[in-house]
Amino acid sequence: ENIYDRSRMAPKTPIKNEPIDLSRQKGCTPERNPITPVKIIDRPQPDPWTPTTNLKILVSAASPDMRDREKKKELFRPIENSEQSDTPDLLQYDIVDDSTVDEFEKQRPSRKQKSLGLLCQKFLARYPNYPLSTEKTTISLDEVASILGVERRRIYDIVNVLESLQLVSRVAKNQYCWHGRHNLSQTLKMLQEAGELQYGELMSSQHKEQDLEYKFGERKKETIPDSQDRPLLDFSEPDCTSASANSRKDKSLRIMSQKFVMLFLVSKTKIVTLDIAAKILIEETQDTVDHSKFKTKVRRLYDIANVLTSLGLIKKVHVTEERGRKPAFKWIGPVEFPEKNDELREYSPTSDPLPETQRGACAQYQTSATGKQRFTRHSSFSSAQTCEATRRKVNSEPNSPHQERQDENCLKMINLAAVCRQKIEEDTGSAKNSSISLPFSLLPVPGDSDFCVKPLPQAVFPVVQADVPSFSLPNGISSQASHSSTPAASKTENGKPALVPNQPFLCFPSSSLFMLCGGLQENNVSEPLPAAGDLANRSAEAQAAAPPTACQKRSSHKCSSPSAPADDEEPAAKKQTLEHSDLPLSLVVSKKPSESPKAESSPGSGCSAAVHLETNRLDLASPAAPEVANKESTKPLDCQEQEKQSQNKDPDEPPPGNEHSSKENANQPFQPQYLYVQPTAGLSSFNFLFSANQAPGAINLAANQLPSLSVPCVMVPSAALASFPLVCSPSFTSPLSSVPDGSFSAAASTSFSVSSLASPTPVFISTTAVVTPKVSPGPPSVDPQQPAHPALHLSPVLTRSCSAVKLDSPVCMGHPVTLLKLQQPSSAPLTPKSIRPAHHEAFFKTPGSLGDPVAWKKNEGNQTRNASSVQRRLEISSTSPD
DNA sequence: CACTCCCGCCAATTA
DNA sequence: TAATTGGCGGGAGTG
Repeated sequence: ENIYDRSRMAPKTPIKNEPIDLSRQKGCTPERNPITPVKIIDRPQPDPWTPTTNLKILVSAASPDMRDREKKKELFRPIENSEQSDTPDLLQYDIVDDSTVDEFEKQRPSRKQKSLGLLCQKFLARYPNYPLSTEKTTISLDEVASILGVERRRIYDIVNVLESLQLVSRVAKNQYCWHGRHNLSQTLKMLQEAGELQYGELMSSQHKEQDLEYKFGERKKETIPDSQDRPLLDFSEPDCTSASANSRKDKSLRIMSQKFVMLFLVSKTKIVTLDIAAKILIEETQDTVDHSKFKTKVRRLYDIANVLTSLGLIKKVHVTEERGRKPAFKWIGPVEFPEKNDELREYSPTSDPLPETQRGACAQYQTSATGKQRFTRHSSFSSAQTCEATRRKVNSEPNSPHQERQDENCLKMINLAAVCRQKIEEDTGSAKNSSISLPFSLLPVPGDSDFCVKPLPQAVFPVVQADVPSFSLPNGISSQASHSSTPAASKTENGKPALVPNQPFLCFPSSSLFMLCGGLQENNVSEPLPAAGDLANRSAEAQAAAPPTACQKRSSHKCSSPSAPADDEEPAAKKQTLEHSDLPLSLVVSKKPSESPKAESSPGSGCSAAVHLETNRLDLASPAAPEVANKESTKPLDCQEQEKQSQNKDPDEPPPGNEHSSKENANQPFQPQYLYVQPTAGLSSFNFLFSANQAPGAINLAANQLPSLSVPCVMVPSAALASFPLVCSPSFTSPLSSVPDGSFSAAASTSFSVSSLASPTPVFISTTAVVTPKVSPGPPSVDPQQPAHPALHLSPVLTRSCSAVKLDSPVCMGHPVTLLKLQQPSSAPLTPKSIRPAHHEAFFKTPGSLGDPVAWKKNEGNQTRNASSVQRRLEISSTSPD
């Protein structure tokens, strides 16, 4: 009978409840209990099979749990079996064994058996948490669905959430690529940063007050009406190839999932109640808060929560507050990203050198990040932050899912780029070749009213494709990267980023994120700012020239602080960068191009950023990039110099010499170049600028080397930027050489003061001198001048200090900054629209950043709702400045 | 009854 | 047009 039951699930017979060993799952995995913690009431014991037992059980009430478990087991088992086969690596703990799986599975009863959480566990059990970088695991939706015995629809639910965390990426129809948790920490970090921007304020306030999630939640609700961000960070896949793939709107689930995670990351308590989350999310999405919508959101959140629970990132808890007890979820995943990196490393010792694997690469960088605590910066961040970012598409575009995606992609790319850069840097700096960096081509600044920048004809995200992988390699690898790299990146590949020589300013449309990198190398280059127009032109040229280098993956370390110590390896560097927040960079972005839209970048060190957000392959580089690029979002600017850089040579460092090289490079002055990535999709909040500087001739570092240099990158909350048109002048003082950082920092500081930015006024940032209307505040501690910490409040994402960045240029705008826009290889054209500032503004409201929340909101209303939703939510006023 | 959240219709997007 | 994705909400299972 028992048997029968089991198979069947008869409700009554509880066969045995398995012991659910859940408790211990192997490694990583989280508990299996998805959601509801079911307790096994009756008997925890495992062996139930005795008749007696059964009876007892039955009698006792036949707790459903037991049944469920059994049933589940059944279900799972089969699945498991099949599943297991896949995982090759499993090595680590993470994976589940059969046995484990089974047990996990067992938990719930009927309905529960089918729960998404369980399903997700099964799903996860099939793949190693940390797959070898080299190998790529592809997931066939159909296959999985059949194996797991569920409908595809369910798989989508799981995959979408996983995708939001970059555990998987879509490769093609029905095909997803399993990345495992390698990038998880990085992803979480990004989400945290993004979350801080968006919700940071809330958090802070909470902190002040106290905390409680619940409060937190409330606040959020209230304060943040909506937030919407689009795809915060989306990593989904960059996919290169088909942008199409991406396209779907990644609306809700993905975004919702990211936001949800962000809430946890931002929350002090790490506990978020469903209702709060739902409200926040709703707001984002819609203004009206329907009850029905609320319900729907909650449903979705349950779905997400189930998956996250399966991932072991959260667990269900109840928050008892004043009002009573509410269901909530607590974050039990890693809080510090860096750490994660470590993990990665752990499992992949060599981390660095991964050869090529694409994704591996990604993961790797993470590693590079190495866990250091680094991220402290967050705090700084937070202060700065403000949030919001919202960006919406604004305008007319009704939907353009594509764009969104692209945007997202862009973001992703950006992220990736950063990572890549770092890596690259590490690698060698050789980056140039790798071009990874360059995924972006420079944008010439058009002068357009809309933007400052224009997309280059070819843009480029360079290389994405192959490149990405390269990132992985820390060491000498870079070269590899380059190889692989992509052709796509046309110019860049050359290794030279195109830099725009003279352009002094950069204007960015508000994009969500900017990463700024201060390249530094060549300073010589610093050219005084040419007229804008000139600059633009040049820039264009530069672009052409511009090589890929920029991106070196890792190069960044150095970037951030030029002289600084980038020393260590990447990790350190990264940390620094991040932490420091100091970015040496200057840059800024502004939305309104109208006026002076010109972006330029000075030559800088080439930072190249390789971006790729996703874990996946890096798509960034390649195709993916383009996609993103297309959208407007990214425009890379490069400095002309890059070429030089490429040329350069720095003797010192061989390509491989990652860090070092960069440092070395540092010696030379550089002008900074930046890449601007549009905010588009994903990250609403952030904008990235990459600096690609390369000094044009004078300096020259070997291209390779330079690239390696990492340029400091800065992430600026888009919000901050968004509103403002910013102009950056990368001028650096060459003198800086010694203290490049300082210069940058100054700039950085300016830029960062996001809050300050709030005002729509455009900001100028010059490396040396910044002219910003308001600037300062943001970073508390930062002195602009201080070399050490530039304190960009922005989160410097990947930035690294550049080793030496020196800019020749005189202070003010003199130095040209180049903007880079990412484009797709394909040359995705940017739409003019995208370009438009106005829209941007609308999109981005970064109200929070602005300072007045209220105003912010108003804006929302006024502006468009477009932005609104997203933006709104972040009511966060800029706290930091205070 | 409230909380969860499965199920699957069906629209949006792709291929 | 067919297929793939995925939003969405009814309504059922659980406690």
